[in-house]
Amino acid sequence: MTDATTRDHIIGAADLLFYRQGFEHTSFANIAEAVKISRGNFYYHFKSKDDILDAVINVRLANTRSMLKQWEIEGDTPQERILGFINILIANRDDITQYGCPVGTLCGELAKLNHASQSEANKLFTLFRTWLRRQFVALGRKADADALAMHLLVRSQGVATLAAAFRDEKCLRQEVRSMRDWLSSCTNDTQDTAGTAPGNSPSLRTH
Amino acid sequence: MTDATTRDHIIGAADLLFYRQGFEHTSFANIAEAVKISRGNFYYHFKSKDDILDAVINVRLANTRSMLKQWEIEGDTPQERILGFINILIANRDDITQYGCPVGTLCGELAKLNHASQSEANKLFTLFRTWLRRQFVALGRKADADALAMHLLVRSQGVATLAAAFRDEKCLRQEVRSMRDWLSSCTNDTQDTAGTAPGNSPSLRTH
DNA sequence: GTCTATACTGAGATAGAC
DNA sequence: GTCTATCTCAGTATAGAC
Repeated sequence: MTDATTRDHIIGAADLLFYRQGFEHTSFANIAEAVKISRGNFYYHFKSKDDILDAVINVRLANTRSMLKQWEIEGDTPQERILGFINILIANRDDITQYGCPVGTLCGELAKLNHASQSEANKLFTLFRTWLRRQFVALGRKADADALAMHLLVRSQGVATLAAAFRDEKCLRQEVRSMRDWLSSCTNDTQDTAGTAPGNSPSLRTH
Repeated sequence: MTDATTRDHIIGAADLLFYRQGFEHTSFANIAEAVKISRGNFYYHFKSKDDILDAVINVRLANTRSMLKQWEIEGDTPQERILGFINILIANRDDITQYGCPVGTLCGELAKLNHASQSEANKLFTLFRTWLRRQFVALGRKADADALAMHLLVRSQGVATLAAAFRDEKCLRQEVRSMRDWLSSCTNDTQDTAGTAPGNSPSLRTH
């Protein structure tokens, strides 16, 4: 009970700090101050810093899964559900313009550290990718569903990186508008499964 | 002379290591080993690690400027020049799928560290942004030139992030193809400066 | 101009009292 | 379950010999 909540507090504080400061740059002292416990006390709950990271990733995975489930329920059509994905960029604009995307920045950092938990963190990306792919399949774009899903991920990652660098909410909103337009044009396309035509742009047309 | 080359060696090694391992994660010991000099010897050339970072950023800025100049010379048309930009993703695909974009990952890390050199590093982005904007203006897209430039930056940043996370060259190539198609459709557009029409997508149409 | 030796700091981690 | 004290180690930085 008390154990569970303290543990949860640690995970929560670590989650936030890893996002804002990065994993490596966050020390036990930082987390301790946030949770108001002593440094030595960590090791009752976690046996290393990497252990905390794993716990944080697991919490993020669980949260992401339930968020995707929620969108599935709330959106009546695949378009609406994908729109739900696009809209998180706006909903989280303040955090994103300051700290970037929590998924992208974590995966990026772990890649440079060559950290053992890289593949776990990447599952966050895979969750979105798989979910989006499913929506595009439902949209009748079975042949290029994965490419379309990746395209949306690419744009959300890219805009998060640049909005954070320039601390600019405007460019974020601009790209989101463009993404919405793109989604509409995807929907209206009668291109469906014929998208596997040869050539430079086999399936993922930007129009 | 000897001073200049030793200094340059340090900067070169630091540049590479900052890219591959990240700035914070790279220690003097790492650089010292690469350059084959003793650790204490750094402080003859630089008075701190931050000083090395500044030197690295300056070198990158200079390299970027001369690269952009080169593209300006080599490309006969704005399209060809922009294509030059897109093609670096392919030319550097091995590095990108391993370590991401050198500009994006550095700016991202410095943002989390809240580092004093953030704004210097961001100038790298601005160089590309301004250069691309100029090309789009030359393409007759004066009204939405900046949005188009940002769109290309967004996509290159995003694909670098995802290609690095998934260690997947295929998705990189796929998005690059799509970017080339998008560029062609930009070129063929007769939309020109009338792009400021109202609505959700004032100027940056994805088709 | 390059080296060695060393001081100083902060981080992760452990032991053991309460 | 939480604390304090302490250890080890790596990283930054300095001093001074050569």
